[in-house]
Amino acid sequence: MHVAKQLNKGVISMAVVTIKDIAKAAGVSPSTVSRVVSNHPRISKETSRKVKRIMEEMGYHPNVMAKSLVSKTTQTLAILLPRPAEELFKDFFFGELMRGILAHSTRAGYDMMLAAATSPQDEDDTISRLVFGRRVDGIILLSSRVDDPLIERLDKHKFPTVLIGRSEGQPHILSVDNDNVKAAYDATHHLIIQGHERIGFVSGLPNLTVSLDRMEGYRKAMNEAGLSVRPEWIVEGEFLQHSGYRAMSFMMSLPEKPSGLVVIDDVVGFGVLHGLTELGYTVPEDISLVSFNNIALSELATPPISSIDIGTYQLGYTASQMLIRRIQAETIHQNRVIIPHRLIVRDSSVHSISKRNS
Amino acid sequence: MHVAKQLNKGVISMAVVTIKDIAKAAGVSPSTVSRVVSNHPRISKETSRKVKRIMEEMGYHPNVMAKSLVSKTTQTLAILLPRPAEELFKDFFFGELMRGILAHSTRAGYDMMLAAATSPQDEDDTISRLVFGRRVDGIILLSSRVDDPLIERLDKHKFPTVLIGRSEGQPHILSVDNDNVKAAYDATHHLIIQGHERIGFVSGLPNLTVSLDRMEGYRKAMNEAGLSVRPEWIVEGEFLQHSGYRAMSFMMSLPEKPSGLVVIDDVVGFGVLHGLTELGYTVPEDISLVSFNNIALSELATPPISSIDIGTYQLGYTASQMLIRRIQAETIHQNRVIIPHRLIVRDSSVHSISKRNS
DNA sequence: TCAAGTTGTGCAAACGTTTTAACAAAAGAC
DNA sequence: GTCTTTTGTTAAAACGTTTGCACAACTTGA
Repeated sequence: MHVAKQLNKGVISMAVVTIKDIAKAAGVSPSTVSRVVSNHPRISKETSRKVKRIMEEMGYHPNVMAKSLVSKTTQTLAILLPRPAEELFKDFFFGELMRGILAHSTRAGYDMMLAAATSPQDEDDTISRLVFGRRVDGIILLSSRVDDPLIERLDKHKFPTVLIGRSEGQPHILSVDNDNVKAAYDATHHLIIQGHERIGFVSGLPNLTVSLDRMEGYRKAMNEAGLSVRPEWIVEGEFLQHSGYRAMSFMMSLPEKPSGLVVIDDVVGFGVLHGLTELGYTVPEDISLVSFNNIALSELATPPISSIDIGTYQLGYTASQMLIRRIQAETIHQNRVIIPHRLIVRDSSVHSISKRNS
Repeated sequence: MHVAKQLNKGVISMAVVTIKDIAKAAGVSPSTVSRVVSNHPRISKETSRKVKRIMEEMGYHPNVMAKSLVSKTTQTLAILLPRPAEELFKDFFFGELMRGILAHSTRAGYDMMLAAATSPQDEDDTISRLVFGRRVDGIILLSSRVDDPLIERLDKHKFPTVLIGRSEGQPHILSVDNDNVKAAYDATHHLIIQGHERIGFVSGLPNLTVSLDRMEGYRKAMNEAGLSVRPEWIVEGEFLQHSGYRAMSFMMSLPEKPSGLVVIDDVVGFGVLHGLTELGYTVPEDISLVSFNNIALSELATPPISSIDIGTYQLGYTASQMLIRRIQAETIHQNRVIIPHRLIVRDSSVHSISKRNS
């Protein structure tokens, strides 16, 4: 006969029911209980029923930590926002991305951790804790810093990682992205087709690949059309309304002003719109405008903002898919997945559409 | 002499350095290494230095799961968005709230888990896993459903929980909230002072306490001013632009229309604005508008939307503070903390301000 | 010089699981 | 009726930490 060596009781905090308690109550061994929990095939129907009933009665819940310790898997992912990304919280973009990520990961049975680093030191600590401390099984990296040291580090350790964006250095890392060059090309081309020749670009921070790519697409379209790109028509800033506003204060004080603008993000676009209106310009009559991301409010701007829809939800959903496939060692078809974009034309870039039914 | 019983090597996956490896390499016991890691006072300077050097050399990272298992603490919190809250992702509000929560929790050394339940079953599973599976130390509940069964459940098990919002049933649970009655009162009163007598209310879903509270404040202000509240001037919907738009389609088809509107959320406010504009009304000349939450884009609407700033960031920051205090068993001064609000008056509710410098 | 601290370290149990190897019992195969 | 296979179960080791207890080696204080 088997006698328990320790008694779990007497502790102050609520007595927690463990697998051993169930085993004892059911008159079976802990291994059997464990097998019942994990639906092992070699457990008799009868035992299974009995054990399950007792688990129900006694309110058993498996301890995730103990399980993780032995199984070396946590069923948890992390979204890591590197330092300069905090501003993303301020963007609708982020919420939509999260929706996509969570939709898939929840379905696949993974929990999600959210880590926002505020300093490089912080970033290191976070990585140490989450990755090397074996707290998560994989990471979704929300960064498109040109040469992110994090990417290299994670890649070197073969830690399952998916990048949302693009890395200059590590081309073989898993990533989901848009074809931002083409997207910006399309946006610019759209303005060119409308007859614009003086087109400016309100960009994001220059150390983000998304800024570089969109810039490249803008340049490409301009060059192909034989239009000149004036350095003073290119302004860099953050992904905040203020950047757009400031960009206009500057650009509209130039002797020669652009008549069309490609703007890196809708929120910035709102700022641009605000700046222009305040300076007495009308959109699209004086200045036409196309921006990126197609956040929910773009269509409610005055005038509604033309925007490149980058499939934000899909971006997140796909990132989660790739990561979990990678973790479960399924074959991955492509290292890099490109989510298609499409231009949503609204009043901010089109003269001809009659302005509302006023 | 002490001989290792098992050899960690030979595994396919990268050899992970454990406390035992360090111990062996440093010629001390695992307990000593553990104490070095946790800065135990009774460790000699010399040993500490030596062990630390070796940890550095061998690339040691403590296994969080093992640590949690014995310490019964995970240094992790979870934000739980109950089912109908997914739409919150679509609101700037959520990002700002997250910023506040993360700012504090990161500083306090806690990781954050994000769980969005999509079905009631899902909700149960999530709770089981995170709470009863001892995966997190505390929960921030983002719900103001009138009688949330979750709250009761968590409360019954004495699990550290902070509610952002208010619960009808459990008045003694920890919570952070605004004085939404007063906030709505202020918003309504502001319109009344402007001379409005026919004031409508575009509300949120009626099972959310935030909707109820703001409704109450609206009613109170109306009653106090001796103004009548017409049932058809009250419309309920979700926290989405569409709701605002639809509300206007309906309200503006009434024989007697309101001249002022209190709107539950800025995003809805955008929809309201859009609807009104499309129907040929001007704001604030025909209809005045005040809404809630003061998201970043409110001031960039046309016209800029008057809004009640509810201190969203503070709301999150405070929630994290209270929760961590609760977990660490520090004394909690108040069960319920009210974050002050303030009305930001913009053009959408004020005739007299000259419209821009056009 | 001796009793009484103090300091630094090690042993071993514990945390709550999973899983390998072993084996008894039952079922098939002939 | 024996031999082989299948089925259901268990014991025990392992996962990587923390921590109470024990104890040896120093300090102190008289």
